[in-house]
Amino acid sequence: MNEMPHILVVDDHREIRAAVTRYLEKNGMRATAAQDAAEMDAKLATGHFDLIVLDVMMPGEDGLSVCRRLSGEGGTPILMLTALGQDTDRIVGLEIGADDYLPKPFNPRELLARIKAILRRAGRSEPLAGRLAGKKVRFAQWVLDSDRRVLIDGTGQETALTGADFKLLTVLLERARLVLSRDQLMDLTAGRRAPPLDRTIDNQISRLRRKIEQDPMQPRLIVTVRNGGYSLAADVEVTDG
Amino acid sequence: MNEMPHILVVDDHREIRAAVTRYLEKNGMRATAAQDAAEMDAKLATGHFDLIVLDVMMPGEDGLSVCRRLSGEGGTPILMLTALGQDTDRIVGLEIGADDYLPKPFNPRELLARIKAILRRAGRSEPLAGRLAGKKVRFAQWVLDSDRRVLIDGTGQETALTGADFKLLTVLLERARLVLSRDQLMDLTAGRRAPPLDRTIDNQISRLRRKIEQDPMQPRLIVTVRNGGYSLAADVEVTDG
DNA sequence: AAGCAGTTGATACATTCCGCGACAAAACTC
DNA sequence: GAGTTTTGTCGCGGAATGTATCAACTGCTT
Repeated sequence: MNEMPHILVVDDHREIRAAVTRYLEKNGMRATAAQDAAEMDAKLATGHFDLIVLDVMMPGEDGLSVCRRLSGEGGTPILMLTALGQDTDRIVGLEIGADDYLPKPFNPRELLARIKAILRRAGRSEPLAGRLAGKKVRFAQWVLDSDRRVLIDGTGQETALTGADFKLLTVLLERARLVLSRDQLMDLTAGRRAPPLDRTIDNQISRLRRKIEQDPMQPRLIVTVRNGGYSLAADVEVTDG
Repeated sequence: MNEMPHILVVDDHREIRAAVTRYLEKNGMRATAAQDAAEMDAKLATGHFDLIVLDVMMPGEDGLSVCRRLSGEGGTPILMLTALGQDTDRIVGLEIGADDYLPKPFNPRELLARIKAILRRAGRSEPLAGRLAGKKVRFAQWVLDSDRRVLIDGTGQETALTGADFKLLTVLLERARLVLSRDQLMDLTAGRRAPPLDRTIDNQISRLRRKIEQDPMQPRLIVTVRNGGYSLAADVEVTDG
């Protein structure tokens, strides 16, 4: 993780908000606070967050409702804060789509550990403006200049990428060696769900291969996993501009 | 996930093992039990698991140690079971690489919810070649380039492998000289259970032999163990790209 | 507006892969 | 050596994948 993760803390108690944000910031993270669901929505609309720390008990729309709403969108991971002993709440929370919960009162060190655990597992929540923005990415014989959206080979020769090429390649690079299904790729590149029998991703892969593979007939960088999807088979190294 | 997730339950108490596996199986999962670290290793070597439920307190190698060891390989997610009130243990566990913990005694329904949460988070994104990813593997007269999924012999001649060839060979190489049953191979290569009388693995072995054996009529590399399965009979040496 | 170039998604077709069933061959039992 | 079980492998066909081609769309230029 080259960037500081950005955490949104939603709680109606001023002291808790302040304490938590301060603690997170002391420990290498960005933290932003919101005092209720409405303020949370406003912050979410205008920025990117890697995780939401969400109090269950709040005036207005409560935590469970928020959780249900957000997890439907499949977006940001959620860590719920529950009142002590509310066994039901926390189980329901997990079933609804929270990624974890922590009973209040909690140990700040434990909160931090849990946040890190979720971020480590989630690994994936950044829209590509994040990790690779403005960076050069070296993989196989190529260097991707993600500012200019251009590929450069060893001899300095440049290959132009279209928007879709670039997005797909970026998604693959950020998840090198993982097998990504067509659905996941569709979701990550276009933000939409693929109808059954859709061949859009195959097409896009084919086009990308034509540009980056030495021999597109025998792809070595983007390998096909039958019944699985595609996978980028190379080590990637991210360097600053 | 078109398949039931497979959970490995590691605990030294017979009743807990039995209760947990039974509960998981009632709720749409496959579950396998191990009573200590050694048995766990054996199961891990011969089967595929989506998650490990791991007791901290065990005779022999303890949970924390196991956790540290496994999470280094970046492999299977871990849910740790801790004794009540062992605040330190659980925090350390999370920091070491467990994905979650649950204090004993626990509510089975909560265990299930947590397992589901982890599986959902982890998704099905798996590395294609496990710990051989990006490595070159030398065995007998061959070198397997696991990035390109190609076999190279002493003269530089290349032999292409299909997805199934490659997966099967990788599984065998990672467990050289172990005898693997057809069921285990099916599980490890395809992640599914073989119906009785299924000959899929035999076919796959046959196809692979045609590619890697000097004389496919008298196989030396992949030997048949009657009533047992198959075994790779060669020393393997893994080197970096 | 109209024309144009470039990009993207859809459709159609060719190709490859691999699961399955069938039968042959081999190994083992008695 | 006959019968039984286990393994080897052939060929088929459904399904998954690769990609050529075309249509729709976008953004520019004139």
